[in-house]
Amino acid sequence: MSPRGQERNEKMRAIAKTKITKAALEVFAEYGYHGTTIKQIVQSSGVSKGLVYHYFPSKERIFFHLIELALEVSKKAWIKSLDTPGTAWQKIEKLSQILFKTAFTDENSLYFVVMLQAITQGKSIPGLFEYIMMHGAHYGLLPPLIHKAQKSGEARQGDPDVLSSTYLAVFQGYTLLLLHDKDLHTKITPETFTDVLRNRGRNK
Amino acid sequence: MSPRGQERNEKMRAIAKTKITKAALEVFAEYGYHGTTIKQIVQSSGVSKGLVYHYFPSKERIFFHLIELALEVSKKAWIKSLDTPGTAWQKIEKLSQILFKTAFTDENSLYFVVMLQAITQGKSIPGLFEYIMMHGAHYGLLPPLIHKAQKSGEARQGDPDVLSSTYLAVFQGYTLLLLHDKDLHTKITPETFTDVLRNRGRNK
DNA sequence: GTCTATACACTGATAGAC
DNA sequence: GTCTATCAGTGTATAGAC
Repeated sequence: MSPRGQERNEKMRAIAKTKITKAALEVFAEYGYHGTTIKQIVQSSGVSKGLVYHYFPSKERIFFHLIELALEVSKKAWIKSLDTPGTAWQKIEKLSQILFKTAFTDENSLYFVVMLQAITQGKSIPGLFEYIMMHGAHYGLLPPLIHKAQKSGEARQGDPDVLSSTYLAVFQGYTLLLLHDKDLHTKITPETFTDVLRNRGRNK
Repeated sequence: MSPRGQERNEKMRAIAKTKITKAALEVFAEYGYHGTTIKQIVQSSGVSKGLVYHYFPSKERIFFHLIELALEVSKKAWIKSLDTPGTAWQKIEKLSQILFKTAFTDENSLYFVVMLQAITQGKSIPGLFEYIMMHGAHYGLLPPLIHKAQKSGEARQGDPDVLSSTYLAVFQGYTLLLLHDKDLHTKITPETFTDVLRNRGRNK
């Protein structure tokens, strides 16, 4: 009944969809949502326009798909760090290491750039902001961790929510700087992030 | 010869151009360069399409004009801080205060958002990045200041260039966070920025 | 012959420009 | 207000596996 082997068929689908997704990631990361045209994705992926619309119903859904993947990559990094055995402070150190590696040196780094694009242009894409808020809940895991590390004296004093925001600000700020300084990652280390939260005072 | 008093004429020009610039600032800050249409600027400013093109040759030049103003606002804040009498550390503290006030509470805060838009979408606007690099030289004033404050023991140890980047990253990162958390500025203070550079260790 | 991945010319809408 | 280019999205045809 099936005209082609179902297995082979699935493989073809996966390959084509991956091609499109990969090309879209590169183009969206560079030009932003509105700055990207379907034509660019078509040319960058090497497939036809018809095929793009065969796999995705609209430009908007392609972007949403990338944001979905980006949130997965981010979430995975966070969960992996927090699953590390050890103290709260060790988990924070692990988080810095994994975020540094994933966002600045990995093949996945473009996902973090696309997230930046979503944050700065999200207002003109209906539902995007709500989507990110819903699926980005893992950011909320940091404040309690900071609170714990404060009690053990390893984290510096201050409102854990503010410190968490500052930590995220440094991370996102560096992702921004990376856009125009491609070897920034050779100048900084995971410690650059961790240091923001570290208790360097005398009351250890 | 002049059908209208020249003075009155100049005034009209200034008013119209200000109207357009102000509206453009708001729309570009919210939707980004590509996400903004001339129609939006026209409707937001209340002037006619023709008038917009009377004062600006293209959408691109409107954006460049805003970036020009944004760099001026930023430069003014930096120069004002560094002209403060006092030690290097006191100048850094002043810089944090002025940046906080200007970027988070001022009417000028939108200029910092537009700069973010320029950074994330600049690759698709020819010449923009070079323009920012040329006119944003005042950022280079921070590392020597940090170096001085390290010698007096007030700034923490570390490569001044990296510390300067981290300072800018925190600042830009918070500008990003502000996009979706309108009363973020009530939770943080200028100290949040200064703290990144402060020597909190025992070897004062 | 049937099914599905793929191609591409086309359309209507809307953008920037003047 | 009008013009023209280009955008997102579609309708239809083809190629090839079974």
